[in-house]
Amino acid sequence: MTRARSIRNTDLVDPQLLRTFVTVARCGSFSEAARQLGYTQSAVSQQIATLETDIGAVLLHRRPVGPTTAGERLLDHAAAILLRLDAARADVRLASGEPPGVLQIGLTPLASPALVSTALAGLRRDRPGLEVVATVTGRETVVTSVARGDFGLGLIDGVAAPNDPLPLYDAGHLSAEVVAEDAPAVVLPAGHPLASRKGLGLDDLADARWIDAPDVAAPLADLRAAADTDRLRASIRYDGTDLPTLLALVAAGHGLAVLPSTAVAGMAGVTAVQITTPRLVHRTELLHGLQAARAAVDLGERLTASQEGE
Amino acid sequence: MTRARSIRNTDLVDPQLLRTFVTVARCGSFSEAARQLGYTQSAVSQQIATLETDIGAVLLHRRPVGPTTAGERLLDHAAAILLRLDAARADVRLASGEPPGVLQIGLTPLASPALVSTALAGLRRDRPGLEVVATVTGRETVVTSVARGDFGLGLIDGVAAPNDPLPLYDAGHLSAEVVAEDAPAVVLPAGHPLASRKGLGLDDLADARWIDAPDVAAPLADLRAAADTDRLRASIRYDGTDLPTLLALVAAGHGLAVLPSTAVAGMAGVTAVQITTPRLVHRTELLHGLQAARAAVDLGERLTASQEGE
DNA sequence: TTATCTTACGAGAACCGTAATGATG
DNA sequence: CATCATTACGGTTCTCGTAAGATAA
Repeated sequence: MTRARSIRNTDLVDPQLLRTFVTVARCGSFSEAARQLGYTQSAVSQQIATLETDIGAVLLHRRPVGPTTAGERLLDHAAAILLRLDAARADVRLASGEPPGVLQIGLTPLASPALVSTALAGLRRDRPGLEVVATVTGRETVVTSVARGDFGLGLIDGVAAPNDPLPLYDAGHLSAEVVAEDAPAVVLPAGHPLASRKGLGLDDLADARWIDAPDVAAPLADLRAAADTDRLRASIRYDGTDLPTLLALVAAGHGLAVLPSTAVAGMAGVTAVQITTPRLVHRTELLHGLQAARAAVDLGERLTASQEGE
Repeated sequence: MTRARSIRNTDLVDPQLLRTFVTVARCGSFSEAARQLGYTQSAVSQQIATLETDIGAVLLHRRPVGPTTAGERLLDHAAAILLRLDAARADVRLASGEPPGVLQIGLTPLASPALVSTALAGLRRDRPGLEVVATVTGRETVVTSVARGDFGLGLIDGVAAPNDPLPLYDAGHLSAEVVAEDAPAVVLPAGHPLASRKGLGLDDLADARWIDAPDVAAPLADLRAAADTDRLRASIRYDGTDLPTLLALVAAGHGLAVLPSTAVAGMAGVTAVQITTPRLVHRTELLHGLQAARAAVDLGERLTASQEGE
C-alpha cells in the first residue's frame, strides 16, 4: 500500500495549473500560451483539463478561447495567489540573507519628484553603502512589483476623494502611507474658453474630450470612481510616461487631462485650472511590501519628515 | 528528451508543502503534524526538506521545533495563500453552479442583534426558498470563514477610532461595509466607585484590572490600538461567546470590559459608563467574500436600509 | 533508552512530450 | 485544408511509505 488516504490531491489547487490558466486566458490561445510557458500545446491542454476536473467547472470556452463566468472568478484569485507566492519567496530571502546592498524603488512619473529627490539625497548621505535604483513606470506595474518584492519600495500618485485611499489593484498585503497631497487641476490648451476660470467642476467638463493617460496623469478610471460618474469618456489614450508629450497633446487640442497643479506650473501652451467640485486631492503614497520594511521604514520616515519640513 | 527546460519546478512554491509547513509550525512537532495531515513522519520530514531547499533558507529549527525568522515571514504569506486557494475554489463553485439554497451567515455575539434579526426576517419573507443559517463565533473565525467562502456573509463588531476600519486579520479580498455604530461603554460592577460617573476616559482606567474576552467584548488589542496605548493589561481571559457569563465575571469583580452601551442596558449587577476619551465607536460591519455578493448584496442593502429606518 | 527527526530505497502515480485524432471555420 | 484543441501512449520524474540510521533529552 502506498497511499494512506483515498485521494489527497483534490483539495489544494495547483498554482502551476493556475499560471497556465491565467496565461491561456490572457493569450486567448492554448498554443500561444504553450509557447510563452515553454510547454507543448498538448501539455497546456492537459493542464487545463486537469484544472477543470479538479475544480469541477468549465473555466474556458474554446474557439474562440476565453474565460467563462466561472473562469473570470478564478482569474481574480489566481492573479493574487501567484503574486503572493512570489512575494513569499522574496520576503523569505530578504529575511534570511543579509540585507541587500541595493534598494529598488518604483515611482510613478508624478510622485512628488522634489520630495523624493530630497529624501533620496538624505538617504544617500546617511547610508553611502546602499545603492538606490529608482525606476519610473505606470502605477499598476509599481504596485505589482512592490507586492512581488521586485521593488523594495514604491511611490505612487493618483487622484481620489480626500479620505479614500488610492486603489491598489488589490494586490493584498502591502501597506500604504500618505507622503504628500496637493490639489488636482484640469489641464487645458492655452486658448481654451474655460482657461480663464478660477475653478472648474468636473460636471462642467463632462462632455469634453479627455485624454486617458493612466501612466502619467490621473487615470480616468480614478476620476470616474472619485466623482461617482461615468460620463468622462476618453477620445484618445496615451500609454507613455512622458509628461511633455502629454502636455503637447493637450496643447494641440486632442483632449484634456487632470494633473497635480504643481506639476503644470509654467508649462508652455497649456493652462491649469483647479478642480472645485467634487472635492478631490492628488496624493502621493509610499508603498512597502512586508519585510522590506526593514530598509524601507527608514526612507518612509525620511519622506514624512521632509514633508513636514516643507 | 522529455523536458524542454532545465528545471521548472524551482519557481512556484508548492502549496502542499506550505500547508505541512504551517501545520508543523503550529504543532511544534513533525510527528504530530504528520498525524493531523495523514502523512508519515518521514513524508513530513521530506516535505520540509524539499521546501527548505526550494526556498533556500532554513525555515524551522529542530529540537525544539519552531519557525526561524525566515520561517516566521513565510508563515504570514502561507496562511494567506492557503486561505485564498480555498476561496478561489469556493468562489468558482458559487459562480458555476446554481445559487445555493442556503445562506450561511457568521456573526459575532454583539453584532447589532436587533438589526440583524429585523433584516433576517425581511429576507425570510421575501425569499422563502432561501434557508438562512446563522452561526455565532469569534471575530477571527468569522473573518477567515467568510474569506474561505464557508460563510457567504459575516457580521462582525468591534471598537475602533471613528474613521478607522475594524482590523480584518488581513485575510485580503473581502469587502466591509458599515451597518451600525453606537457608543462603547466600560462595564463596571454595580458598586464600583466610578460607577456613578457620567463618562470615563480610558486613562482613568489604565491601572484597572481588565477581562480580555475577545470573542464577546471589545478585544483589548483593539482598545490598545485605538487608544494608542499599551497600558491596558488583562487580569483574566475569557474565550467564550456568552454575554451573561462575561457580565457575571464583571459583576463578581474579576475585571472590567468594554461593550456597546446598548448591549448592557438593564443588566443586573453591572453598570455601563460611556467612554469619553479617546473618541471611540463600537461598529458593526458587514463582510462579504467576492461572488457571494450575489446573494449577499441583497442582505447588505436590507441592513443599511433598515438602519436608516431606525 | 526513548522519543523524534533524517536518510535510504523502492513502488506507484503524476507529468510532459511525441504522435495521432478530432473539430472548426 | 489549415489551424488548433484533444486523446493515446510511453518514458522520466516525483512522491510517499517502509525501514533503518542518527541524535538529543
